Amino acid sequence: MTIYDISKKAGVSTATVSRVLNGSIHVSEATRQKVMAVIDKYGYTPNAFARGLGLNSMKTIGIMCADSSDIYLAKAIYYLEQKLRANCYDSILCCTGYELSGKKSAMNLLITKKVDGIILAGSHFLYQDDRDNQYIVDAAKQVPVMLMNALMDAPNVYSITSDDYSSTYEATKYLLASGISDILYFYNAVSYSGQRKLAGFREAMEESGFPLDSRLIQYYSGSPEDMDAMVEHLTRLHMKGITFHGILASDDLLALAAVKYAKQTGYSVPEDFSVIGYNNSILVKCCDPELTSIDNKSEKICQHLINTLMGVLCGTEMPGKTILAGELIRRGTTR
Amino acid sequence: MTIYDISKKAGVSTATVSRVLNGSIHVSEATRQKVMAVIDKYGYTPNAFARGLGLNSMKTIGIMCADSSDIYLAKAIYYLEQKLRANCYDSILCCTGYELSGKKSAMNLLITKKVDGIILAGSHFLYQDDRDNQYIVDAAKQVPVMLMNALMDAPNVYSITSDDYSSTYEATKYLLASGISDILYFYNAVSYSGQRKLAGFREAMEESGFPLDSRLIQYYSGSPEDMDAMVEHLTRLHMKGITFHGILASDDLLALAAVKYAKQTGYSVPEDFSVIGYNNSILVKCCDPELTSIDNKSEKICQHLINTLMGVLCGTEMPGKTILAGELIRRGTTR
DNA sequence: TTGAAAGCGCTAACAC
DNA sequence: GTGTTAGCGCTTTCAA
Repeated sequence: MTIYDISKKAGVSTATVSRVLNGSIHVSEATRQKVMAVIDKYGYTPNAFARGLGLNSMKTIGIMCADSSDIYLAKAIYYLEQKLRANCYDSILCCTGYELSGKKSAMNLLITKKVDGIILAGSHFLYQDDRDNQYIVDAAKQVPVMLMNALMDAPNVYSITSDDYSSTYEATKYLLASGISDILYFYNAVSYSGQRKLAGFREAMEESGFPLDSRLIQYYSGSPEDMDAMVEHLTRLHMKGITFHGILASDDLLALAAVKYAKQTGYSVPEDFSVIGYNNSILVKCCDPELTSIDNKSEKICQHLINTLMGVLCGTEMPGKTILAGELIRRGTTR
Repeated sequence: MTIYDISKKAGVSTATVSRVLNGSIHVSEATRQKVMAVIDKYGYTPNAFARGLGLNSMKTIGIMCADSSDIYLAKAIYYLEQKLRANCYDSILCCTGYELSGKKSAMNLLITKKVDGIILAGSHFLYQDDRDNQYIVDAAKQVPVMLMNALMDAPNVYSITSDDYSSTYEATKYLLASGISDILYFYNAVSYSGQRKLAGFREAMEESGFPLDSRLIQYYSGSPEDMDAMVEHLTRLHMKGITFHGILASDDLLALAAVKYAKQTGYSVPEDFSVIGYNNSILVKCCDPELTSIDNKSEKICQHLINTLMGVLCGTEMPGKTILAGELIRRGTTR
């Protein structure tokens, strides 16, 4: 069933059918009715490829993420998809993995598929070395590229991010104010936002006059699903005689591991030991006591991102950088 | 830059360029090199719409899920996407929500977009009333439809599911064998697999000669993210004087709530109270003690599903139903 | 308000 | 092994 069939059955030209299909004003009500009747009768739907060929767009946005099963990214993807659909856009999802090569090839693939824009969900897409970010700059020459939780300066690249620096800064100050000064920073990502978080911690510590002990900045390099390994990482530090009575973690799962460690070691939480997580994910409820965590306003970020993207696609001038404040949500693991 | 430009610059016909592009054998090595040189020089990539128009396929599979941020579905989507990509297929993701209308419109949208197949991830897509499943039957007239964790009889519909019935049956037997007979079944979904799980529980109880107490089959209807409400649901039962010393939950989050309830009520787990979850998700590690859970072999299901789909797309005859066994993973919440 | 017809960029059947 | 050309189904200008 094509537009030709419909036009024949309705006794009009294909142009008229096309006009009806696209809600053009320049069709008499009578013919519109006539055409619609035929369309409904045969359940005709236009061929998206043919339409795409002419319009050079299929109203589709590519979403890239390293791993869609990451609890935080999964939520973000959900929000993005919902809000895109509300704007009559589809999304093609690409899980790229954490390697640069996978990201490059996914990017090429999306451009080949003629998506109208690309969203990079998560800060893993930005590298220290500018040359490694060239793939983003190149892609932006073809379609707008949206960075979620990262910040970059390039034409046609738009960044929307949470203010991770200030969030960890505030959280650290909060721990310090509660009387804990031997705070361990526990992280597992050296991504852009990972660096900002760490910088916020460092600044708060230094500003408060506490000498930074490099042994209290711990990078966990194991699998993000292996909680036992995380706990063991901390236990090993304890064995070595490194002491700390608070942990600021770069995500909630690490924080859960921290709580587990504290309990195993004989501390009671939050009386002798405080823990703060990051993301304010569902995991905060899976902790006993419930986890204090930094809410980075994921949904708000996604909303801004989509609004910006829609603006760009309409040709409106849009801000290249948007930074939103996070919020510390206090629960049972801090006093 | 089109195939015409390339053909002109390379001094060959568009057909030859097309052949090179598609790796046809019928091109001399010399011309292949010549054409490739031009393609590389100008960084040309073929227009996917035009290709799709001719071939009537863009090598894309639609994935529908109610909520991609569901911890279990997120994992499944990740597996599906990876395995599709390995087979040179893209995926369009549609989060439909839990309403039938959302599912129908997503389905129509995917068909309009000419996907080559549709995957329904999760058992929420199947309804009790056959008329409500007509949208699946209709879609299957156009493209193969794959059901993940559901079972349905219809032409061009392929079901791949875990044997939920046997899994809960075995888990119940296991609890009974450990000396607990006042077992509460705690669930939150009346989906197809939800019913199978419940049926397995029922059968095991009846077979063992324990009268089924309907008060020990509890449906939680609140938000899947509101753990407090889940705990409260159980606490209320306890207040009413309904006693139980074991809980079999239809997913891990409910099971976590069950553990929380047990602790709050003064039971020690697993000495006086046992809990078994479902999905063997990352949440099992977030529990103290770690959660015994049924592993429904999500990755295996996804692998089978994609294999079946690829077979169907190649025109191979494929089994309409595949049922895979689950496995009870014993951890700290059972003795 | 409507119709005729020229693209859009690619593939594949057919001819050489 | 290579070229010619007719579609694929839709949109959109230009005429009427």
